[in-house]
Amino acid sequence: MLEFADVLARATLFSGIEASEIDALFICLGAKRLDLAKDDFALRVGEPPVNVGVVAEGRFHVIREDFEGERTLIASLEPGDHFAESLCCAGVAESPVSVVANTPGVVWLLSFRRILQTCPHSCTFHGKLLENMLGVLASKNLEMQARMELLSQKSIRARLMRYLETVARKQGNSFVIPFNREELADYLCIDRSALSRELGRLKSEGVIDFWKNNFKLL
Amino acid sequence: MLEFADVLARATLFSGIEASEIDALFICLGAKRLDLAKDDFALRVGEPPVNVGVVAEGRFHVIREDFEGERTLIASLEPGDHFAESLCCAGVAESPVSVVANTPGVVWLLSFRRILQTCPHSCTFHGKLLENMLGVLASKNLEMQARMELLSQKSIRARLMRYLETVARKQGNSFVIPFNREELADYLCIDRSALSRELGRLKSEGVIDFWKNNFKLL
DNA sequence: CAAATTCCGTTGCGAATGCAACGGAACGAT
DNA sequence: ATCGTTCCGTTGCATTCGCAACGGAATTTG
Repeated sequence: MLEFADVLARATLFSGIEASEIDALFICLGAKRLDLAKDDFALRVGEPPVNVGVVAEGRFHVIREDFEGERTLIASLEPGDHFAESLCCAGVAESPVSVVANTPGVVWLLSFRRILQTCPHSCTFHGKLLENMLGVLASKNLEMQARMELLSQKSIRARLMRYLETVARKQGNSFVIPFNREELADYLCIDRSALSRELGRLKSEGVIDFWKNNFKLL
Repeated sequence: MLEFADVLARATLFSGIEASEIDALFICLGAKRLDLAKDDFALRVGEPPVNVGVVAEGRFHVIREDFEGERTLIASLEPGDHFAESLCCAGVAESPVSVVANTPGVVWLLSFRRILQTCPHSCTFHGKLLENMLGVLASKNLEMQARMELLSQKSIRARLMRYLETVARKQGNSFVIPFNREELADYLCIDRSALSRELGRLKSEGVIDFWKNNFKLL
């Protein structure tokens, strides 16, 4: 069995596929293994994205080289995460981002062409992989949609309430949020102290109550 | 040939498929036609999204019913546009949005199950449809990614410059934007007058120049 | 136990921003 | 020509917000 099969089988891209089947799938797809040292590139700006990447080991950063060469961190990838799938599927000619190893690591590259092609051996995983790919893209889509509705609010209060209501809708009126204050401020794209201020106001107005990460809508 | 085949063939979901082939594709997928009057629903909140919808005629609104029943317009759909594809692909159980006819119109519903299934007649369109679906989701993905990077900027100036640089990167340092002032302000989620103010500042500082919708980075 | 670190609320202040209102220019319809 | 409409710049004002700094409580480290 493949060295990282158990890790990879837990990737959402391979959900419904057994660790023991990953091997055959990778052969079918002609997957290539990439062993990288820290600061090596798994994908460079400007390259045509022809492969979907899957992280097997290590931590990788998706970065954008800004106008004056400044680097912006867009995402941090862990084993089981993937990259470049949107770029491949959208048929982008030149990658607008780089993927660079933050630690030594291993990634597998799956040829997007071969993912699309009906498998000559008509292996069952292949259809599942396509289905998963759709699922991955669509889920990210919905997540970003929700976040955008957040960020399109102009006031801190509106952003905050929208966020809290979203969580409340899933977990009920008493819930625990997965962020500390600083992370929440980052997520809402606002200043931490301004967040604290608004939280205090909302509590004093009796709109919400909270203690640490436990919140309640009133 | 199908009544709206020419319109549908121009939909991105069917790119690479001829108008004359849409007929066969729809039969293969068991597509259902829906003739709707104004204010009729093509999809209701809470329903399980099992179909991908394609607008053939009329104008439709994607709306979210807010906490107190307030309606938020999320998108406006024209012939060739589609809806619910993200929900289907992500396997969402209950639709968080409704799609309602703003004028009398016609939509076609394509069973997501049958889109996924390998076609028993192994028709060539089927694979192309899947590929297009991936493309549609991925493109929307990248678009939202870009917009999110915009909205995560805190100052108006930063948002504006980021937007202008993005357009400039595609069209060169002199370019025409597809928005008037009010639309641009909406896109950037800022106040129109504040946008004008900042535009004026940037011009007086010699950073940019503009006349109506023609802009230039200096 | 002491010291260091993290997390979070608080506050003062200046700058940025939203809001409302106005006026002018361009355009179109009657 | 006149009126109405749309688009856009301008401005005054109140408010919000980001920023920097501080301190306390809790937790971790040595």
